[in-house]
Amino acid sequence: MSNMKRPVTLKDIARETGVHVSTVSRALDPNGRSSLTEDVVQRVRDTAQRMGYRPNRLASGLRTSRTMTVGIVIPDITNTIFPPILRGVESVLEPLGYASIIVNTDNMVEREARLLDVLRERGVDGIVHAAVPREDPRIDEVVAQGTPVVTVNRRLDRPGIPAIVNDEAHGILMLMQHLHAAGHRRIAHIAGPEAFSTGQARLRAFSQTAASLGIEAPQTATIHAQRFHEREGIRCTDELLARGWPFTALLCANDRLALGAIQALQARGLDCPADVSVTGFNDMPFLDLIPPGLTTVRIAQYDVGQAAAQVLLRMMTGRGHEVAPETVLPVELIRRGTVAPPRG
Amino acid sequence: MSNMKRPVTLKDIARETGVHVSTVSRALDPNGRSSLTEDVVQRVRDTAQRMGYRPNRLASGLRTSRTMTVGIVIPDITNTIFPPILRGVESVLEPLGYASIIVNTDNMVEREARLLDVLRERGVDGIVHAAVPREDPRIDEVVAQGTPVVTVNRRLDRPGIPAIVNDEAHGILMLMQHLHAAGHRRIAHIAGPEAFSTGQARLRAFSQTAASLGIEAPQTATIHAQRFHEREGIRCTDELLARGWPFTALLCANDRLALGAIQALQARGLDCPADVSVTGFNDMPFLDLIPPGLTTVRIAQYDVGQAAAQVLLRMMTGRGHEVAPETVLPVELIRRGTVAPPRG
DNA sequence: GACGCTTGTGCAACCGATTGCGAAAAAATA
DNA sequence: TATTTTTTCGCAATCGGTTGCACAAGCGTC
Repeated sequence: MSNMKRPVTLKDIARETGVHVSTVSRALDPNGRSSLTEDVVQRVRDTAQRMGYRPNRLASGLRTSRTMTVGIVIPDITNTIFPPILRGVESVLEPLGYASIIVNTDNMVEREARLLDVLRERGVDGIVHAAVPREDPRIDEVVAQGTPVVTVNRRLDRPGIPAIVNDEAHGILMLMQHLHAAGHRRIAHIAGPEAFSTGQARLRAFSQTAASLGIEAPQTATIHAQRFHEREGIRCTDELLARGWPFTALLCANDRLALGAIQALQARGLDCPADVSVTGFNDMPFLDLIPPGLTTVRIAQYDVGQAAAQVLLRMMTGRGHEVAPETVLPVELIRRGTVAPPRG
Repeated sequence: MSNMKRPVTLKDIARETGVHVSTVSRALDPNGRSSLTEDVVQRVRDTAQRMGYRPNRLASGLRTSRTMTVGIVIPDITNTIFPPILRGVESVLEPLGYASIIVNTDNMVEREARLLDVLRERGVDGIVHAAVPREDPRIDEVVAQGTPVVTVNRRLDRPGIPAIVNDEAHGILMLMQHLHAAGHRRIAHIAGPEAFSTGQARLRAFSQTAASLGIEAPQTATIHAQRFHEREGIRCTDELLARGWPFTALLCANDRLALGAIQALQARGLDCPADVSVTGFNDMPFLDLIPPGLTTVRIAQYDVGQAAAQVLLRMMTGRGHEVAPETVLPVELIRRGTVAPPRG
């Protein structure tokens, strides 16, 4: 406890090898950008290795303003769709020496603002933002500071920030076609929060697809959830049932709303799928084990993370001009047990 | 893109208020440890506020070697028991200004070693280690460096590093009593990896409890999983069945092994719980939704994280003498559908 | 009014690594 | 061998805060 081994610095290596600290710095530069005698380089590298040298990222970051850390902003890590995204991001960034600081906004704007400051203080080289609302003035400040930002899953309304998103429209289209093919003509929709692009995009896709399929979708057929949460799924389902519009299928903006919806139906003695078919979105982990098996749309969580990291990497290394303003990843329809032909 | 707004520094505030940069630093020190005119302090704080000053953690960390960041080492963030632990840690550390760097070891020793270096380079003030193997020489190096470490869920064999663990023995005891009360006398055990304290502790508790209940538990009744994973649960169950020892219940070292076990049983046409009762450990999220409902032991994931953070906090602020060498958190038996009386 | 003491602020070194610049040494050329 | 050119490496400033020390002003006291 008392005698802690001080970490070895460039100065230590310089003293050991008898060269100047700046020479050591250059010899250890992996980019080998300077002209040093091969002999000196070897000697320095050897002793660095032998002494167990590890660069002080704080110091180098302070000098170069490149900290080799990225910030990852997510709504809530306990939401199971985010861990795979994180692993996707790390799979490309970690091998390159980046570490990541992860923060949870809980979808609260004040928290998001504060956490962005936290990341700024740490001098992150870039930010992967998986919790961005459609309007977010704070993002501009961050970008104006010179910190690249890429949004994941969600996107801003206005252009300017690269986004990696899923093909919401196609996912909803496939779900609706699937329901339509099963015979459903009166489909209700629990839409996600209006503040997020996912909620909005899926709602719009719902309306458009309904129109193109020639299905009636009156005002009372859709209701907005305040959050992507089971409890909201329950509340919205209760509300929909109370409205009295006789729907035979319920398209939910995501899996958690759908799980809540099924629960609410059961509580009323309605069976899914016998009485009402239900669909979700995301295909979160373990969903396949929960009966009767939610029919949903699978998003490529890991791939989304990877794509985001690759885009961010380009932006961080000055190749920002190469990045597409929007990357749309394909989705897949997963048919399980919650969709069946309507009664009668 | 071209004209980025440079972040405001102490120097800027100094220029603005007409005092020296060191005075600004002191005025902004929340501990108010210096004797400054109230007037100056106010003026400095006001302009700092007005200019949107945010301290550069790299710079202050470099000087003081306190970075206000902690490292969190976990096996795999996609394992659903870890996110709640993380939130628990953050719930106490984040309000105090700490940020956390999370790394995944995938239970690989080389990765763990490398990732500990990553954290060291970043100068983390402390480490919450939720992926520690029973023997880990690397930990000593970290501690010798002056970085406090607390282990979570798992612990080292030798003492010296504070650990926050669950009451494995009591959990296993409750499960065994529950099975015994249901009439089971031949109970098999899929033990966790020997390299981790959880696997070992649960196995030992299994043996001891079996003895105290007067239940036979021959060698062939237990098998070791290589990893805490569904696939291993399947493999081990197949192996146990192949051995021919006629068990009526299967105590699994954790939920994932149990999930695999149930799957393996079903594949053989055996019903759980009619033919074989199965139990897990951890009570991971969403487990309650998966039929027939795994009977398991709930660990206080969030609380474990909080406790770890509180202990680490004491160690980081020089009150390390106040911390208990081991904190054992209570567990709870969760009875669901996978336990029933044996056939006949 | 001179002396000592307290109080408030500035000065400058420092943390560890990076990098432009210049000087010394080595190599090339005359 | 003298001179020019190139290569190799050291010097010192810098990034943004922090902090021990010194100095100056303010105050009280005899």
